[in-house]
Amino acid sequence: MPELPEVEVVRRGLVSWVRGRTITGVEVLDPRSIRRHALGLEDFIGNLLGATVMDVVRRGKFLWLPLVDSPAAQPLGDPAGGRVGPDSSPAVALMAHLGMSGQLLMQDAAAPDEKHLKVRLQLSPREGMPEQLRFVDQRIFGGLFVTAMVPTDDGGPGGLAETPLPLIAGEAAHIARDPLDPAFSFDLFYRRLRKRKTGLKRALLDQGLVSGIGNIYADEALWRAQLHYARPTDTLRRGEAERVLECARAVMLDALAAGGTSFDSLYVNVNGASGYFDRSLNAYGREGQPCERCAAAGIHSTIRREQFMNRSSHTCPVCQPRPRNGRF
DNA sequence: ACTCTGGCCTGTGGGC
DNA sequence: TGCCCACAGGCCAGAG
Repeated sequence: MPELPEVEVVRRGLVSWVRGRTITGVEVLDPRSIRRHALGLEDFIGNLLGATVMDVVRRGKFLWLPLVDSPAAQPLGDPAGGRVGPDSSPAVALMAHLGMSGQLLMQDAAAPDEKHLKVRLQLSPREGMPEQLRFVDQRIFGGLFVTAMVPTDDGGPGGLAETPLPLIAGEAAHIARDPLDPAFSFDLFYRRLRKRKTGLKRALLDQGLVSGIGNIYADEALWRAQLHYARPTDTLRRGEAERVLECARAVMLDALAAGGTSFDSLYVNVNGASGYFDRSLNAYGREGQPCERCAAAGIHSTIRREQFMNRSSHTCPVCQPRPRNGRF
């Protein structure tokens, strides 16, 4: 179940394999994986064939490959009719979301099809590099589609990239910057957080407020910050908001350093190797096990699992007490 | 305008 | 052994 650090691992791995290569073949083995592409399968394939990948960019868990020089006519109704915008910037991008179980794998043509192979892209040959980029997805919560590149609303870069552009893939434009984005603004986040009338975890999971935080890292960040998931956002003090954001960032950086997290072997990075950060989790998946922070202080406490938002929430009842009257 | 629920998916595993 | 159901959860459409 890839979260932001895993997607960043994929981005970094992928860019050296695909940048500058041309898509010479597209095979869609399961059209359900192209479901968000409104103009249909033919348009999807036509937009990719002959296009050259310029970069691999990420914001939150959205990952996209800006494309140039496609011979396909009138992509997405763009009157320019081509891949290149007026300032020679990419006009469209191949967007990928890994969902719950998506993988992007570089493979040799001889490698047997994966059980849940959904899309196969053939790339122009390059010495010592696999010729296929494959999208594999068991649960089909993820998918691929082509989207237009649009200017960002703050003039900053669209996302993390080797060559940042003031453009963003249209389908990701509504997503807030993530905590690993150098252009992330804490002031903006805190201002919007205080206006919400909801619980802290729900806010952390809202990709429009801050992107890239999923259920696992939300639980970890809250545990590290010693805050309860139901804490009302409109009572959060600035220091508390800074703490939980900094903890989310720290969990992500730890996971990144470890090469990503893997829980059920569904997630592997672009080269096929699983991460191992799951051994370092303090809250998620540790129901009934001792809270390590309390244990270190000589206090006996066990991690509790509760249903919240149709998800599991893991907390320590001692060091993350449920808020009373909106505060501790 | 904001908040929140339901539904999309399939493989795994526990209960009977 | 085999059937059934709960569970995993990011994201969005649509209800409230």
